[in-house]
Amino acid sequence: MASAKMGSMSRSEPLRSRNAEQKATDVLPPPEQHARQYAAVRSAHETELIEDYVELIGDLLEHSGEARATDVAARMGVSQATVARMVRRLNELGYVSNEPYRSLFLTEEGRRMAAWSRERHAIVLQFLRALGVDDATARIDAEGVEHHVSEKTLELMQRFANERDRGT
Amino acid sequence: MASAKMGSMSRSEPLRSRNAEQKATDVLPPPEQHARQYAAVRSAHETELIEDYVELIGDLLEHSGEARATDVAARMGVSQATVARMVRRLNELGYVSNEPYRSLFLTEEGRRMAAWSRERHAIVLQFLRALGVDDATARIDAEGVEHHVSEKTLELMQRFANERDRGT
DNA sequence: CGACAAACTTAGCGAGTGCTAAAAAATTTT
DNA sequence: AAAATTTTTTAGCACTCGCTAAGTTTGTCG
Repeated sequence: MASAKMGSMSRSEPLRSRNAEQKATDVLPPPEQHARQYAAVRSAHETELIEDYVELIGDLLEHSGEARATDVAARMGVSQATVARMVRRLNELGYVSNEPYRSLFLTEEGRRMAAWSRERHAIVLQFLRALGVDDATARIDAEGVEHHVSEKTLELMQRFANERDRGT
Repeated sequence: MASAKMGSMSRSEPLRSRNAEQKATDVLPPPEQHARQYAAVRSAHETELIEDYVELIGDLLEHSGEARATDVAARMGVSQATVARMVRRLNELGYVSNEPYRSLFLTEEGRRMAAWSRERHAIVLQFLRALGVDDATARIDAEGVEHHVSEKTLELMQRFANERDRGT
């Protein structure tokens, strides 16, 4: 069932290699490269939730002028207690500045993160729709995908969406 | 910074709406829809690790005939103790059948999951490469992305990869 | 202004995933 | 076969993220 044994091989041979490369999962990567892939996913997971909270707080601030813990809880679909603990953590990490019983705000650092998350999110969403995915599905998928695309991929997605939008 | 205010708007108007839709994140979804999006991500997270383990065990079985806990640990980049506990859990969930101190095997259900994960993984990987992402990056991104794409998106990705491959 | 409702915080539980260290079983070497 | 090595398991710790329940603080309304 296994066939070729070609590690990475950059784009050069035009014809046969294309088809051969298709079944790329036929060969397992060397163990420690494999491990690095999973490590990357785990590491992405750690920041994922944080980014989601920061992004959401930023969105709320921008759209309604303030970000109350209640709203965050409602939109994240979690309890207020969970939000409270998370906010404390975001504060410790230097992303959120807040006073007890008051609206949440983002620090400089938090705003940077929010802006970047927001941009990334928008690109992925645009891209998915350009690909032909319906709005509702695109929104859900974007939420999950955005944290796992590298900048390289993101740039290609953006290019694709732009080309597609102006009808190339 | 904010501009238009148009909720979802299905695909109909051809020109202006396209550009207007670009800033789709300008409007927040209604709270409970928003919550559902995050819930979807959380729920994906729960199965993610499980799928990764099952997929990996399936790959090892296929490529080397057996799946030792040591190999799984090495490839996941995790301690053997972690694998042992995870295997017990996979067993309880009915995906893995194993006898103490012996190689791991997949149940019928486990094989189904592995096959599906494998296929999905392959599609995403192909797709990313068709998009122009280099091999190493594509592998990493695929690992993270595969768990978050709906079937609809997956199908569109596959179509795209196929078209691109035969030069459309 | 007092009372009620809403928002926020704190305390404590449960599940999941990572780790190290140490014991037990299996395998390989001598 | 005994010893050494490897593999697997178990035990116990840390951390994160859900939750509920119970208290505080704030804000509003009669």
